[in-house]
Amino acid sequence: MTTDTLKQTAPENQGTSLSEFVLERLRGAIRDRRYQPGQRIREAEVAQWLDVSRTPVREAFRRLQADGLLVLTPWRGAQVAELGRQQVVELYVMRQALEGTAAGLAAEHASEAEVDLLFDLIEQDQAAQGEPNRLAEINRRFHETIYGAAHNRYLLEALNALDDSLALLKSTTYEVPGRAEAARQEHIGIAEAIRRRDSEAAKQAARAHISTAEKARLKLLFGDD
Amino acid sequence: MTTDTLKQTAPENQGTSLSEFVLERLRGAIRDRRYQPGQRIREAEVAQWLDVSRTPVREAFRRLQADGLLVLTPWRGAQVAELGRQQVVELYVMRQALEGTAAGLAAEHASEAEVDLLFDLIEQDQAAQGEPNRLAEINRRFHETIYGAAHNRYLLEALNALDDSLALLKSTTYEVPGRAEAARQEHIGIAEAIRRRDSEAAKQAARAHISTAEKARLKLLFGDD
DNA sequence: TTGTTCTCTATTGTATACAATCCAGCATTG
DNA sequence: CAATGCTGGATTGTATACAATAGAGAACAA
Repeated sequence: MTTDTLKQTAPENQGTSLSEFVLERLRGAIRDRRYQPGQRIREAEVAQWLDVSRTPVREAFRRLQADGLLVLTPWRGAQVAELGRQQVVELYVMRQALEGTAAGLAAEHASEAEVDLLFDLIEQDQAAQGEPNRLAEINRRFHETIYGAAHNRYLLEALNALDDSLALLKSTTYEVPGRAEAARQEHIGIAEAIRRRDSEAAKQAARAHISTAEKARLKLLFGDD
Repeated sequence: MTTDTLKQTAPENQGTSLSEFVLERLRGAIRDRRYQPGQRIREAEVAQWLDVSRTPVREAFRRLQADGLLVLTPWRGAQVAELGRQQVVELYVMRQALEGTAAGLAAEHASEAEVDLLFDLIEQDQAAQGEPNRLAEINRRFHETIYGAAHNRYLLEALNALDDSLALLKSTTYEVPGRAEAARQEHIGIAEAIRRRDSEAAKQAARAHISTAEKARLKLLFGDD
């Protein structure tokens, strides 16, 4: 594939339609912060960019609204959702509950392969010292592996939506000094609890992990002490 | 208002647009089982029924898809989601986690008025013996009060979406003999834990409540023992 | 009968035309 | 100068026209 400007050249038309195509493109753009929180998104602009009509764009907007990534105001259009301090706190409360649940379920239901993957990722993480972007990517995969290992489609969906929402926040908590090492230790604790099938310990470890991530995030965003 | 056939007569155009109007109508119709699980819904049919064009209908479809109430297959259209046994189990796992979280948070954050409302509803429940529909309605309000008392918008949204999904299941667990009385006792336990601000007890009581509801549901749907 | 292929119709996907609304900027008035 | 009200253009909401596809049933062969 040459670049991401056109649509028909890419083989992503497989099995689906333009609405889905636009949806994924927009989701990616928001996740990568090419559209920033608070920014207004005009239908015509997206339509032109992706070389489609406004119809599929509008349909994608609706789904992104349902996921909480866009705020649609009647007659005024769409803007990327912006999270205030209170909303960030509420998001992390939610995430603590869901990640805890996922880790607990993973301890019960994870396959051997899934457990191995978790430890693989911890090693990769070790090797990616000082590369914030790679660290963030590996971190994402670690958590997604746990989501999958819980084997609950609703939980999986909810956690993915939550991660998308958190992508609205500027930067990553790995910018906090020492956060990367601390996170790795916490990951090890979670993975080991899952490996020994200790559901309660996995849940508590995951909750604690999210809690410290929240503290780092709040300090980063609002200078909390 | 005369009936629910037309759209402009009703004063629901306030502040919003046809898409939202169609969305709410469809959500209600699915919740009331006027559209049954598995049933196909044609765009033109809805458009004609609500006297709008297909455009707002399609946009409503997308949001209902995001909520998991509709399954949209490209080129084949929409049908009301159908839940298999495994999905029901997964839904209840999710619900146990979220209701537990909500009850725990309610114990921390509920206002006096909210606590009073919970006990009001328990009394109303007592008075509605043998009226399954009223019991179901009061039950719904009891749980929604807890959702609100948790004061977390994401949790609230997730629980409401979950309840919509559960509405896809046939009938109510109040049809199981003795379930109504048992549920009332469980509600009292939850409400009292919230009143004494015992977060952990509220959480456990709520989880147990959902767990017994799940057992009743599975017995009803699949004849589990 | 059973299975296979081929139309043809119903239905959805997409594009576009048109209506309704908002908002920035200017003019008018006090 | 400030405040208010109007006007034009930009943008979204809705309707409709057209294209693409799937699926049912007819026609036919074995």
